[in-house]
Amino acid sequence: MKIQQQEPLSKECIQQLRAIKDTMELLSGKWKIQIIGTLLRGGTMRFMELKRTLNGIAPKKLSNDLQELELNKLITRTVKDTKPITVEYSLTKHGKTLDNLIVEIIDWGLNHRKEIIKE
Amino acid sequence: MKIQQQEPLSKECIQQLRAIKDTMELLSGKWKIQIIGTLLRGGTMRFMELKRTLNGIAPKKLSNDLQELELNKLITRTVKDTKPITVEYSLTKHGKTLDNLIVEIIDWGLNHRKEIIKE
DNA sequence: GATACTAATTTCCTTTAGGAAACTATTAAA
DNA sequence: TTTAATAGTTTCCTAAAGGAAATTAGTATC
Repeated sequence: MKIQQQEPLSKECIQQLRAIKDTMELLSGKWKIQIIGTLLRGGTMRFMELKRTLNGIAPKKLSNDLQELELNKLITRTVKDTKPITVEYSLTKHGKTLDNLIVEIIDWGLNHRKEIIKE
Repeated sequence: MKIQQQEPLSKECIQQLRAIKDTMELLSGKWKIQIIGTLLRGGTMRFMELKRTLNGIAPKKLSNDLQELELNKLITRTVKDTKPITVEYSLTKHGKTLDNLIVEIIDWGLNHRKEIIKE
């Protein structure tokens, strides 16, 4: 019987798997990419503006996702001294670097749909 | 008071949101990208080879994910008439088109980690 | 004084993802 | 005949994601 050796993964490979995990944890879920995409297109936006544009999101979810994106330095949150108070969200420079990736995700998805439907 | 009008999303925008959803549903989860990445690097592989390489995956999960990837025409499944039977999995031409996207996901993740750690 | 706007938070609930362990069925080697 | 390999399936369980509705709290308009 041939004993199957499990050769340990290279350091580089482990780093790459971690990079995939990092990216996917940030982008997974129903709303995160939509929030980023909306801010990419709309620039600076308020909480209620985002809520209206992201048709159907629950305020709890929007609040949670925004906090998580802020923690990861993808967006900034600014409280304005207006009455009633308004809070402005916009992408950081780092957040804007997701643009290319999102475009690739869209392109692949469009092509995939053609591929699945055709035969 | 200003009534906020909810202008309906353009047809193009709806298509793009659907494309994001399509791609992310395929790639989300703990194992799918790892399975695709493994097959990109390893070429044709058997069930147990995949299971051993994807250190820690439960056979149920591997089986389920492979079925889903096959349904979406990203991989092919071939039963070999050996004793005991072996089943070979490999990426389709369409499945291989995920290469660029995965590379982008890795690159962004590597850069993101630098960005978060630095300050 | 009642209602509505701002931006959330809290509570409760359902659905989905995924892991652990046992089991099926066939074949071959010790 | 016991053990181990092939490729799964089945059952049971926990944790996480996410939705619905109510609540908070300050301000402003009717």
